Amino acid sequence: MSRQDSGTRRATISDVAREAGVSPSTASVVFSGKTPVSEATRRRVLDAAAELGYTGPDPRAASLRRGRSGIVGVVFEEHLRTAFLDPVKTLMMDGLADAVTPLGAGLLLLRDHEPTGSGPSLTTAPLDAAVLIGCSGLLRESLATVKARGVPVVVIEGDAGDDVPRIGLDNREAQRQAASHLRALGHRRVVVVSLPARSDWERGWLRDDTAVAVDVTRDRLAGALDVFPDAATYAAAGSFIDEGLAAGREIFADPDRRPTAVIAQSDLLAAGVIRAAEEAGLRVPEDVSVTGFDGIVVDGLAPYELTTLVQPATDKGRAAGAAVAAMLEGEPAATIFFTCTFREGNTTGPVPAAD
Amino acid sequence: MSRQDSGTRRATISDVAREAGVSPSTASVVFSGKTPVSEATRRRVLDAAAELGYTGPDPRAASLRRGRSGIVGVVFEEHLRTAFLDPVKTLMMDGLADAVTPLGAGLLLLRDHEPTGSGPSLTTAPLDAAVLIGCSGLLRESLATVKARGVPVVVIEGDAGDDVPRIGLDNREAQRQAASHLRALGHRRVVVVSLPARSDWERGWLRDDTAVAVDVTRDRLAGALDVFPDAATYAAAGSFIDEGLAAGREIFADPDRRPTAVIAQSDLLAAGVIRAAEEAGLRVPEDVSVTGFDGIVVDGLAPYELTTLVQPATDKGRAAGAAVAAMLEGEPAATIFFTCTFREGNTTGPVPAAD
DNA sequence: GGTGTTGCTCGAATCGATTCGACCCCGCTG
DNA sequence: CAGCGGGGTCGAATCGATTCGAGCAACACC
Repeated sequence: MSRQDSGTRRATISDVAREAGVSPSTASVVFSGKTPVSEATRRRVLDAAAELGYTGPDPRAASLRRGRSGIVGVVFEEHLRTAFLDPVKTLMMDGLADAVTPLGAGLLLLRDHEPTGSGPSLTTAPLDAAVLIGCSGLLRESLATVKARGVPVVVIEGDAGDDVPRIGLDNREAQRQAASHLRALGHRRVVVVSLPARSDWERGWLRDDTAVAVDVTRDRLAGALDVFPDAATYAAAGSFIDEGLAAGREIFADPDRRPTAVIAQSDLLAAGVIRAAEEAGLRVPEDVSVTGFDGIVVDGLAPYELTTLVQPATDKGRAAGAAVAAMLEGEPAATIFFTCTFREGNTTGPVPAAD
Repeated sequence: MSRQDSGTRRATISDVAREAGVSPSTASVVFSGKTPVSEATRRRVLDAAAELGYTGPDPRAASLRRGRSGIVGVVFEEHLRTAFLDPVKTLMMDGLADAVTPLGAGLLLLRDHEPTGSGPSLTTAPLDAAVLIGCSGLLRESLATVKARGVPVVVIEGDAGDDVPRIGLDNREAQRQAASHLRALGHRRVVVVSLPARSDWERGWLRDDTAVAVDVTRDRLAGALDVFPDAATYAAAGSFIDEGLAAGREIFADPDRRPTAVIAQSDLLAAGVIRAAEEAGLRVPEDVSVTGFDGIVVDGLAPYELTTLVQPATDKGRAAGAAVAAMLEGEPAATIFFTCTFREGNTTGPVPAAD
């Protein structure tokens, strides 16, 4: 039987080889299966391994030699907790995991900007490839790091230059579609509730459109402004119902300046805005229309059904995984843009007559 | 400036050392800072590194030598997608990430049982430690693997033997508390809707209590049976609202055999059961009482407020991280049990008089 | 019997960095 | 002036496995 030998050094493949009376190379081959081995030798090695309590090659050593660690880093620009809370990210992760597993790779969760300074960073983690999610300025910094290290990288939702494959969305187009829908319904006084404008953003009115450093925010905003050039924008501090609520309260505070429609850049924000509208005694969509973005299921929003843009989140993750796979094979990975589908719910309606 | 040299082999620390005219050891020390280095040398090395486009030591090589990879594996017993969907797991992950980051470690997502067979497993990933979440039979298998490899391991919600530190919950106690609450309200005909009994479980009535291989399920069930020894159990196939719904439909199908109370082993299941009750034309809690477990926020459940047991999910994660930290330091990590808090909502009430 | 395959097995180099003891030079002290 | 201490550098061993070409035995075929 195997002995624990907890005091002693772990057995190495050389130990096993010696015990089995073969060379280390042969022993290695028994485990990797890269070369045919006679059944007898195989047995001897396996038995020796069992005897010594050897459980297979040390991944660290193996990855050094092979130059592959089987680890794909997923870089978030925010705290992991908030990433998990975002249904879109969750779906993307899922798609990504799907696509990456067959490669024999695992997903390592990484933060863009480690607060402690001691965390595992892009520089210290043994990555085969990296997937950057989001688009803050910090991300651009990470990108430089990763590229310098020569690690293949894919960016989801963010512009990283032409040499980096990118998984994107037709944000501007899609948002314009929703805005046009509102315009067709007669709306003219519209406010946009946007995602954060910068990574360190505190919620508030956006004075200067050019201050938007986050790609998604900028693109969606551009789409809205294409249709409503004069729309004011209130930028939230994150994609949460609570943030939408806070934004909505501010927006609906002054009865004289109330918009007849609100374009929210995410479904969660939209849900919060709707809640704020209810608080303010406004009916949706009779008094105010609200559009979202993402097409996720927002629990607790019933009986409302958001008018929103449905994005293929899981597919985005899967595509990123495929891109990683390609790059790992040495093939170039293409940039892919997905398109959103406009879905009309019951949160938008004709502009109120009283307007 | 740095040159890309994309065709050439990546520069190594030896290259840098040569370029700087120092020994590899000195160059290494410049990057690790383990030993004082004169400012002049430091400059020369850094300049040489910049010149060669060297971005720091290769993590693979470093981890081989140091014996540390800075990676903590988190092993789920299910598909990642379902793990992310479970609010309790999400919270745990969050706590875990919190506790593990200061160690300079990252979280590697791993599945217990890779379907493709080629995925990264406990055997092939360079782990410093592992956290096993859940408690299926498969998990026990993984546990053996990990222990054989000599990787420190912590188990959350599952029994792994005395030599493995464990983060647990007073499941039985807590569930008994909820059951007692129902009993005090006069309920006698009670059905339990349980979490899966085994990892490959299909939903259905549980004929044999001893068939339960999952620790959490077993413990909570025991707590319920302590109070209602004759209660029937319908085991779901996962902790989802839909599963609760399916279970509820089955349970409420036959008017003659309807229970007056349902003990669900998770809040999500409870939410589904409530929905099923509504479908069946039953009012909660007037016609049927329902209890949950977890104390999470179930969106869309309003106006119901579950009578449930609130568990400190984030703390569990954090505790697991702390245990990992301790073991990495070579100190023994203690098993910790957290306790749930009973919270009475509006989904339980006196047994209906008609009974 | 000679020669060409086929099928395993072995040696030795290599992956890239870290570490530890030895060593050297310089300044300070007695 | 000799001895001592210490900051800074260097050499060489080591971490554990993989890989590839060479070597070798057995077998088959002519």
